[in-house]
Amino acid sequence: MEYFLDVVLPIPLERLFTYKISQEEAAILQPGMRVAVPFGKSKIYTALAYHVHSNPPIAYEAKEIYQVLDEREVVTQNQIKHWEWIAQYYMCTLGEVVRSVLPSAFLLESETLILSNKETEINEMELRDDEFLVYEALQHQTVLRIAEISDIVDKKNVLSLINALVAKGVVLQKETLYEKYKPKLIRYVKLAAEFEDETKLESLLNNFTRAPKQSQVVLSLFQLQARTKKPVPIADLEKESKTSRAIIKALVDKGVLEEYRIRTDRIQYAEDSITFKNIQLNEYQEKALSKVQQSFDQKKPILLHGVTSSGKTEVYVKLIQECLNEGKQALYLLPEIALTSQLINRLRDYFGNKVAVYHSKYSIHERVEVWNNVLSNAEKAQIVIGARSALFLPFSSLGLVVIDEEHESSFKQFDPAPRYHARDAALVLASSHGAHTILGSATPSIESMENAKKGKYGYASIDYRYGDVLMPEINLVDIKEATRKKRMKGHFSEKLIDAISEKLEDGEQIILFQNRRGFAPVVECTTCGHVAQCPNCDVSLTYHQHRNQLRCHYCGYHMALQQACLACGSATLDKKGFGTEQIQEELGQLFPEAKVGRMDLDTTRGKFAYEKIISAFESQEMDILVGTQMVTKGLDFRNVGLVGIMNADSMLNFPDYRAHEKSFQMLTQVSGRAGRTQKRGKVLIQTYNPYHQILQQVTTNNYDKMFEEQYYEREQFKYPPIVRIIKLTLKDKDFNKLNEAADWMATSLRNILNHQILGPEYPPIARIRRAYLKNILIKIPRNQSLAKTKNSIKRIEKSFNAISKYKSVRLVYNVDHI
DNA sequence: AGCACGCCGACT
DNA sequence: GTCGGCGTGCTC
Repeated sequence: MEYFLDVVLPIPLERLFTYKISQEEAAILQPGMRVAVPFGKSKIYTALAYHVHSNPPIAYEAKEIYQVLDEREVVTQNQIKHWEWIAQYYMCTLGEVVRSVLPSAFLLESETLILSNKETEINEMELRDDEFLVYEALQHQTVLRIAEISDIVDKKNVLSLINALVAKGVVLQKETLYEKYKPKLIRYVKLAAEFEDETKLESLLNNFTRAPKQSQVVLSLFQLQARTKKPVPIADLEKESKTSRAIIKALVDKGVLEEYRIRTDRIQYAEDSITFKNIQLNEYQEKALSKVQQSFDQKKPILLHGVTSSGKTEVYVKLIQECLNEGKQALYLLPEIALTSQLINRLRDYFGNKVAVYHSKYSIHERVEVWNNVLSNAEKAQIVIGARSALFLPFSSLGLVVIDEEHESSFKQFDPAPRYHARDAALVLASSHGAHTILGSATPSIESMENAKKGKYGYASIDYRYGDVLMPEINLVDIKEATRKKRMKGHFSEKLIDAISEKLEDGEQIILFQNRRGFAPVVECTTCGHVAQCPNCDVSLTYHQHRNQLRCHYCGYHMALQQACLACGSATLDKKGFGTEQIQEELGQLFPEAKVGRMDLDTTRGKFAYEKIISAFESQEMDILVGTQMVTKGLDFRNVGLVGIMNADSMLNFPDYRAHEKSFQMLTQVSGRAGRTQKRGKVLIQTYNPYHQILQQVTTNNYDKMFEEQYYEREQFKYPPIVRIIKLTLKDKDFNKLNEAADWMATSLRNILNHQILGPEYPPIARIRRAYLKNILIKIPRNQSLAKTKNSIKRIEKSFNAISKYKSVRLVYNVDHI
């Protein structure tokens, strides 16, 4: 009997691929294990075993797999089901899901190595110059990697060169798989067994008279062993004995010491912090908690609507405790993990080492370790706190999912497929595990609130801040008026300046919020009005002071700032607009004594950059923190007396149906940073339009009114949650071809679907990375089948692809596009 | 996604 | 005349 294996390859292809396997392999292979398979001409890929069977493929001869990579599954059946749901719902392939959710260290790839061919006689005269260079290099080195050959001949494309060398018999090619994940090993030493004998030890110590350093090392080793009763790492011994590695190595070489290695976890926490604090809820939290539990009893998700600083986290902690008591795993999802070290520390206070963290700033090795810990249901991964990708971990018995700040749009993945919404995908995941779900926010999304109002979710609210702290006092500053009366200094109104001085005098801290990084800090020529444009995208280049560069936010293109205008040559360049950098600079002039920090994408690049800024602000090394959206998110600073919003209008006027909802959320969230202790905090919002209804709703903290108005508007104009939206983006380098293709597509959709189709329309940025873009929006009424619509769209895509001139046009689907 | 095959412009 | 650009098709 022949055996075959269907596998998922981590590439954007719809179908599974079938390989031949031996009977032994068939016996051990389980779905969810990884296998290495040859694919295409020469490459070896990592694929996920999906199904073992005995039906030979009809149309082709199956290749044999290269190797089984795992002894047991690394992906559970439950995960595969969930991923299939994601692929189906978000209109991408299972391979794309696998590619983006498996830690990249799990996806081995082969590398082509070039060896010299000893079999053939080489006539050096027959080699061309670059061929000779490679030939010569192989006389000294046994193997060369493709990149090394690239370096040697100084060309980027060396494939044809290698093929020529292979044809001439000069070199051989070999594919090697390499394991990307390497366990971290710590080197330890112990005394060689031979010296456990007292007399031998004595004679050894006596022989050290001429080697005082070595003697010191051995004595230090005894001391360390006596003190810790644990294996002694070489690093510790080196420190304790105040000697060098060389001395220890000499002893190892002599056979006095023995070196050994132990595998360790990369992620370790100080063990002594486990206090398992017990938690006391106030009456409002208690009330909310009992509502949550009622909802859980009815197997319904619950929306917890608690004002900023109301103590939602304590409620979560209670629920997590209950979940752990039942022996189940808990998942705590956050929109952006990197800025939540504060929360992680708080959870560690309650749960100690049971808390694992998973997010994109972790290295690939660390991610594999968390993955394996979750897979084995290890003690140290009972609670996983993470960004959206954490919901793809191999949970075996999930009991609770917490989705904190559920309104955050960063839960929706934008660019590479799968373009999933982590909140919605988490709800599906939870229900497949029979787990409870709690969604928390101070400003719930319209969708979730609608679900709560319709009874699909339970609803609980906390309307008072923890510790009876007052809600901040929010005031609007009319900067149109202030500008007219010349009461502005740069971007600061007099009122804001006064408030800042007052708080500085009181020794309180200030947060200034400037929406959108690099809000048009363009460099404009004052003579001819020329603004430098990105050569690849339809945007102006923005100016970045710290590197004195002009940069494109879409493709990463950058150039040094020119001294003279590129169009007319005059030197009258003016830096316009204002981003966080400029606010920081103006503050320097207005308040020369104040220490000002900045938090935005540029200042938070490195792994610990956030933590540094946050802890510097926390320990009051800074007086004023200027930041973008990041400062709105869940930071809990005790001493902030004032929050200033530099300009609320750029958000409100954003051309998007969610602009008002988002503005309300952002302003409410950032206001919530003010006054988290007894003193009432103050918030100043600078705006050209103080009568805007959203600003009124923010100042009066009137969520209900905001919801009502926004919901009404969505009903009027047919936007989510009244309808579902699929955004279809077409991309092509040829402008005319794109337009024609987009029209064809829109017409077909209109003819076949019974739904409202908008567009095609150019997006605000109509060209990115040299490709022109056009969007078509498909609105699907709630009561109609999404699956059927998707099938129809897929059929239309098939006919589209059959038109040869549209072959180069790329289609991107974005389901539930935000 | 990669990678090979195949057809047209700028250079040794 | 070739080298190498990327459009097109295929991968078990």
